[in-house]
Amino acid sequence: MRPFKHPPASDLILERVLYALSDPVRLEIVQRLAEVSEASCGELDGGRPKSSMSHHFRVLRDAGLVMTKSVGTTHMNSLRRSDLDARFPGLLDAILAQRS
Amino acid sequence: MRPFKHPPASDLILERVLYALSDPVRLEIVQRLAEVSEASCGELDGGRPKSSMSHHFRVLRDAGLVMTKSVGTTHMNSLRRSDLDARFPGLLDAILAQRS
DNA sequence: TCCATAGTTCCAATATTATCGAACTATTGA
DNA sequence: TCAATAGTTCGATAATATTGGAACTATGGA
Repeated sequence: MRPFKHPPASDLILERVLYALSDPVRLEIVQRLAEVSEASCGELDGGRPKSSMSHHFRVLRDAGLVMTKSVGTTHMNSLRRSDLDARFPGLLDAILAQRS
Repeated sequence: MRPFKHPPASDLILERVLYALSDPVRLEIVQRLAEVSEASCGELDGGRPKSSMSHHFRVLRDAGLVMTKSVGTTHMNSLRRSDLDARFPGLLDAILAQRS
């Protein structure tokens, strides 16, 4: 599988980031990734169809929130925390402080 | 004109707030309101049709970001900064720190 | 080589949103 | 009371998003 395209930190757009996080499914993915620091797609679906999850991961990747790399037959996702903290200081902290 | 419905601070929903801010027009409104602290709708349209602006103000109000009160024939809008800071500490600061 | 697993891509259906003109409402001032 | 101003509401249209099934791709293991 060809590697995914991840925008460089300097290209991150605030509106895009906020939009990506405005969906409950995606926000939960990000919250989980903040805890475990790395997880496969399968570990993060809530019994949801794979195609739906694939869509959400793509939105998160395109917004620059999540980094995905191939590891064997799975895709490992991680939060681009340092990039985000550098570009939008305090944003992720404020969002993750939210207890759902 | 009947007063607007504003959600209490305790009812604010993170996803809703993020969604409201993910639109460029609305984000700009919020950024401007952070500077001037109070402004009428007309002062904040960028030559955009009134009906469009009215829509955006409603989204901002419903999300709990903006407070609107009638003053004579105009509607004065202000950022619900203290409510937002109490509910989502640091969020608004992080977003407003962004220079567009 | 064959099969299972993990995700992606494609597609169509449904739903949500943005935009803006037109009609409407409320308030002020003449 | 009438006109002007400030916004809202309504309605239609176009754009964009979400969802999920089906087919496809890539990798690892038997």
